[in-house]
Amino acid sequence: MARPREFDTDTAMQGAMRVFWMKGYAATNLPDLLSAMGITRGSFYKAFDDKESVYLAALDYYDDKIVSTVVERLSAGTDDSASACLAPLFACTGDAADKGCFICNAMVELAPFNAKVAERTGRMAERVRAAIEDVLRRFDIGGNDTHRRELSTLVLHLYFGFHAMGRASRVHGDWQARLSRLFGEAAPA
Amino acid sequence: MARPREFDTDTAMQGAMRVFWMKGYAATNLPDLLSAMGITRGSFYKAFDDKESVYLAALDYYDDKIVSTVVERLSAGTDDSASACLAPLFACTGDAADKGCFICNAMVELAPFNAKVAERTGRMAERVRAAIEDVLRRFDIGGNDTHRRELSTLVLHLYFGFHAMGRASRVHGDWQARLSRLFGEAAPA
DNA sequence: ACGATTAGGAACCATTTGGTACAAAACAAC
DNA sequence: GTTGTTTTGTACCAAATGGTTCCTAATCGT
Repeated sequence: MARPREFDTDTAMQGAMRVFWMKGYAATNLPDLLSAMGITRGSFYKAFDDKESVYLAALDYYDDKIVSTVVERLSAGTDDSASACLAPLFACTGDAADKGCFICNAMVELAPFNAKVAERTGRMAERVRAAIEDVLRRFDIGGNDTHRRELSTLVLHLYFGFHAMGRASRVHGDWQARLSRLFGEAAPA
Repeated sequence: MARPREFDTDTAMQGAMRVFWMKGYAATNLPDLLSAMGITRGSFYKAFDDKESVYLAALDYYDDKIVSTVVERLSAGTDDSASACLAPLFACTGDAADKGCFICNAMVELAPFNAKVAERTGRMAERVRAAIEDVLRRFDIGGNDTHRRELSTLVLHLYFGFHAMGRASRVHGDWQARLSRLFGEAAPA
């Protein structure tokens, strides 16, 4: 061992995730990335390979921190309706407020051209879909397993489209009322 | 008058639309764009302003050609169910097969940073939503106007999410069955 | 204390970027 | 055919890009 690293890898990765999440891969140049990570070129290329590998690591970080949190919230939801339990998917607070969904952004920008991105985003999307399916199962929505799976895919698409539009306008309308009717729940007060 | 233009503006714009639609704005460099348009630098900068203005023109071209066609098909649909009438939105043939939806792509990549892109994509999305609403009205789906508007927004988000995911994988599942159940239609044969 | 080892930062590099300048070429008017 | 006008293609440019080098400084093991 010798001189220890001055920056915190986790903090730097969080910055990388944020900037790639907001601006995308191509529009993020190295100075942008470095200042978001709080380090300089030297440290960057000592600790990481290149821009692309950090992007992939940022996707993994998103999976580990954001997707995992959402999935846990979905499976731990104690609300009395499925639409309420799915709220974490449509919450527009914190990072998601202006950045949308990193999975969706990466799918749209890079998945057709980068197999690693396609694989990661596909895997994360499946995690989210499975979590949605679990919520539907808890509330016995969708009838049989086949239909429930289809319905969970529908909600997943809804989730992506919701956040894609959110990047263009901050007007989302009443998503919970829409979901509530979709599930045939009694109208909330 | 003098030397006439050798290239066809409409053909060139179609090429520009295709390449921006597929690769996005930042990932399309000038050589890519020029070869897609079938012209060289000289002609390009004589006939157009710069890369960004051509991107905006490509969005307008998409509005004029693709969105208009879809909207017309939606309003002229003679199928016997709403889900069948909405098929043009979820057709994965031709350009849409691998490129997804240009509105969605532009919203995700540029709308947060470019007001003109945000305005155009917002306007196109509203055209599509209104056309969906019309289909729902024709089949008397959604109950009252308020709910129908919410439901049309839901289908619009579904449409965006569907094509966002389509850029990562070509597996879409049975979208019509999902819509059919969503609308409470009798199960198709 | 000191050598080994590693982080940090600035200068540097080749390539690519979007955009311009300009001369040759192709037409219309006469 | 001459002239005037506009298009086209190529050569060119400055700036920005991602990435490397290299030197200094900091910290560890002994």
